[in-house]
Amino acid sequence: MVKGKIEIKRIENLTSRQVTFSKRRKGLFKKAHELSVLCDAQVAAIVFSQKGRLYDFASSDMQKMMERCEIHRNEYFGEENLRKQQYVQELKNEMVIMADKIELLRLHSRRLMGQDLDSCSVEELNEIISKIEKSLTNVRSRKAKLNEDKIEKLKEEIAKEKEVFNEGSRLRQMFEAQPLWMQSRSLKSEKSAPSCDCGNMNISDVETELFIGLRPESQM
Amino acid sequence: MVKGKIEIKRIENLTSRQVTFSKRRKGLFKKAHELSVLCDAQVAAIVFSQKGRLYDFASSDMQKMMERCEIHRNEYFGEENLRKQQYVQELKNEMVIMADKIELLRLHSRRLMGQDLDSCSVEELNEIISKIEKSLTNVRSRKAKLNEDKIEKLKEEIAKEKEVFNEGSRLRQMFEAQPLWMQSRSLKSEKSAPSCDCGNMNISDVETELFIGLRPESQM
DNA sequence: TAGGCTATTATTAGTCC
DNA sequence: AGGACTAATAATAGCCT
Repeated sequence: MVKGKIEIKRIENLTSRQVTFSKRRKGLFKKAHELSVLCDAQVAAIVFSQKGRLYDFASSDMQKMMERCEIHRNEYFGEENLRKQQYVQELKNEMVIMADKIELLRLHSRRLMGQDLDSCSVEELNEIISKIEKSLTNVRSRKAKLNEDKIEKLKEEIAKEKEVFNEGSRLRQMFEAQPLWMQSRSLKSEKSAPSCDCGNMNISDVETELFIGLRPESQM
Repeated sequence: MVKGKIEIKRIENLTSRQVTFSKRRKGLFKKAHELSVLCDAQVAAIVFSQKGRLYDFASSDMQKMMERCEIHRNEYFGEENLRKQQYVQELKNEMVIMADKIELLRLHSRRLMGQDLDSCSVEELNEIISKIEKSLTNVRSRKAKLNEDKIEKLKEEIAKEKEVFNEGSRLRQMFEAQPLWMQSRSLKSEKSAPSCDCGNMNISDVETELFIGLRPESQM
């Protein structure tokens, strides 16, 4: 190879490569600097050596710009994080409040159930007793109301049954009031009906059973 | 100025500056490329023109590295965000569960207080009644216990008072049993004590009042 | 590893098209 | 605006210390 002329491909000789790296890197940064000054431009050059070492150049404006970029990015993510953390904190605060509420309600329930009374004074016990008594009154009156409603319904049912029964009686009486020929004619049209053997039986002798009562599962 | 030689300072002529910018930029990128190939290094060059237009060069490795960097950063922030969002979701889920618990406890309390019974069947009412009655028994027995304790204390106090009283009587009896001269001598040692005018009064005539009772606010 | 020297090549300012 | 030409300078490969 003639002195001074080289092919642009990887230099295999380590020493040569290192020397060239150093020289050309310096040249590159010089060129970058010249460009930035001559043309009033912002120039940056970044070089990683094979070993991973970083060399860089930046015209002053570029440096400032990059710094601003970095700061901006940090601020952005910082703000974002802060906002999220505050939100999480708010959620946690709400949870603490809810947990307190649960504890309070639990205690209240337990006291109403006659538990955990050790810390109560006689006055507090009296208060609880009056609450419970009032509650008992309420529940009992509600139950009474339900039962009364049920009774009311049953009474209505009974009334209906009675009406049906009375209707039946009326029809029978009308039937008995018919002339005999009409009775026999209509009786003969039915075949082997047992009632035909006792056509003149008194209607009041017929036993009619009507069960009226509460359903087994709903005792008063 | 001699042809070919220039001073490194801002080129004032706009056209010259633009031409030089174009030429030298190309040269810079060529040098960057050569460096990256010859020395197996990663090289990047970034140039902003005065107008703000971006020109850049990156050796293939550098480009890949930068892309990987970008991807990595996105992944990182993506994962971070996902993790945080999941955490927030968990908090929200817990809050829903807590809210349900609060609602349930509230309903329970209200039922124990004899409210909101409209939706209860007679069976449920019976259950509530039995709970409340049991509770009432508990609270009353607790109250009774407290009152019994109080009575016990009072009894002890009475016993103590009696003891003090008896001690007093015993001393008086001993005093009365003394010869007169001893009495007068000891009486004279006291100045204007009213008791000296009734030294021979019967001890049983002294009225001793002891109030024993519950404090007004704690009636059974 | 770094710097100097030098022959040689590479870059480029100024110019023209 | 960009390419070509050219004289001149700048960069640098290889060698030396």
